[in-house]
Amino acid sequence: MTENTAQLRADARRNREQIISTAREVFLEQGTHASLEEIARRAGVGIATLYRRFPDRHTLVRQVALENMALVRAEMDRATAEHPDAWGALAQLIRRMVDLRLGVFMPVLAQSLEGDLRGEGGTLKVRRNELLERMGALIRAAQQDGQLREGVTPIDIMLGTIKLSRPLPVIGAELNELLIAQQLELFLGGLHAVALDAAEPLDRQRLTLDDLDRYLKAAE
Amino acid sequence: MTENTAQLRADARRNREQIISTAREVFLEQGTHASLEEIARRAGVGIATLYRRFPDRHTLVRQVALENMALVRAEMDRATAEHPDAWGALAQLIRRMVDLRLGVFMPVLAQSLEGDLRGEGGTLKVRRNELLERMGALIRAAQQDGQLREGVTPIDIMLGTIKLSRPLPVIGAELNELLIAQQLELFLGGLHAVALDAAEPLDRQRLTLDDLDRYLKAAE
DNA sequence: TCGCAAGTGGAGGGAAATCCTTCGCTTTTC
DNA sequence: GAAAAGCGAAGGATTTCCCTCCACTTGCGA
Repeated sequence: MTENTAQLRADARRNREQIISTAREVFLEQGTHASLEEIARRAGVGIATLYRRFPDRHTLVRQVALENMALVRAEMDRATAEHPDAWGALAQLIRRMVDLRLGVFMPVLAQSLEGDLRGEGGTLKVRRNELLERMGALIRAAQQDGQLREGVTPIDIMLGTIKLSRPLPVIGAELNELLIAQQLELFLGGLHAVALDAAEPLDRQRLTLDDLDRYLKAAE
Repeated sequence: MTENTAQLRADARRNREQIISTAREVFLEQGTHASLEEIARRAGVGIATLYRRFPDRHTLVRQVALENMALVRAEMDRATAEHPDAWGALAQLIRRMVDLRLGVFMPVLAQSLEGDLRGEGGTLKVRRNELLERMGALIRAAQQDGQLREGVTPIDIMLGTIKLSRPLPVIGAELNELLIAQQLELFLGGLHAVALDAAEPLDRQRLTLDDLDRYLKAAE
């Protein structure tokens, strides 16, 4: 991002992206203390390749965080462009953020990313605050339209989104997808100020015990 | 539980309970692969004490799971006794289950607890199915009363509850409590078929960025 | 097509975490 | 107050993880 990633060889850039994308998932599952060797393994890359591109763990975390923020910013632009109403934009943004797996965002939110803030001009903190501020504006607008419940803050949304997208262990990817989809709808429904149609079923696939067992088997 | 825990010496029984209770939390945070030494440490107990009582990891997981099931069963009794209406009972049950930290329940749900099912007569599986069946009855009753949205299954509730109660890393216990409280209300609100009062704010403390930073500092 | 700079994967040493046992000391209980 | 029951800490074996070094491979400009 801030690096001269442009002048990398094609395969190198491909690997770099693969590592970041894998790291996003692993960090989401296990936190930023996850094993770097596992990240390399799952990215289909040698451990040396990871270290060459990201000299230490902190650098990797930071890059993932920066990329995440850029993605969120882009989704904000898209959402506000495509939806004239604030609630519509916010809802789409939340959906997209869940898709993006923003796990590493949490340390950023919490300012616990060492080495930033002090030194480096605090790029991450500045961008974090910009993001939260923009989301705050969206929230206020949606509330003035009477479309969003009162008492909701950007932190609520960010933490809620992260928690939502964090997969449960053991139960495999597909089942997690379904669960996330369901809880996302509940989350949005709970945030939306407009009364629910009481009789309306949740719009998603039903989960049964059989599903659970089947997915479990497929996952491992 | 199935053991002769009654004839343990008083201090031994105290330690045993302390271990199980700590294990419940640690398993919730880190999964059932968590370090046994950390569990002993956080339980304020020597590592040997843990091994004496639970010869291997699987035994410990199993005991925690059994105790969890017993607790859930008790809460079911209480909830149905205290609430004549099915929805009221279900809502209370969910609240209590979140308090109980049912993390280890997940492997049980998923039948991935080795050593049970095959051999041992499948105690865990039988009890699991009883529990899910009872919850299914509660769900059907609440739906017939028009109080619970259609399309909800016991698995939804169990997995949702587990996911809800699972703390996010980095942000400390207190902040997690607040987040859990908020999302619990959203979850229940989403499940409840009765139309929300649109203007009603979420009934909980607002989270601001300052809160986050403050709690973060306090947590470590 | 060829040559070389850029890139790669894996072996492996060292440090740390984890598992699990052994053993001398402490606490409960009768 | 003594015996039985329980305790924690030390430590050896094993695994995991971090990170570097180096011989091989690959993309790409000439």
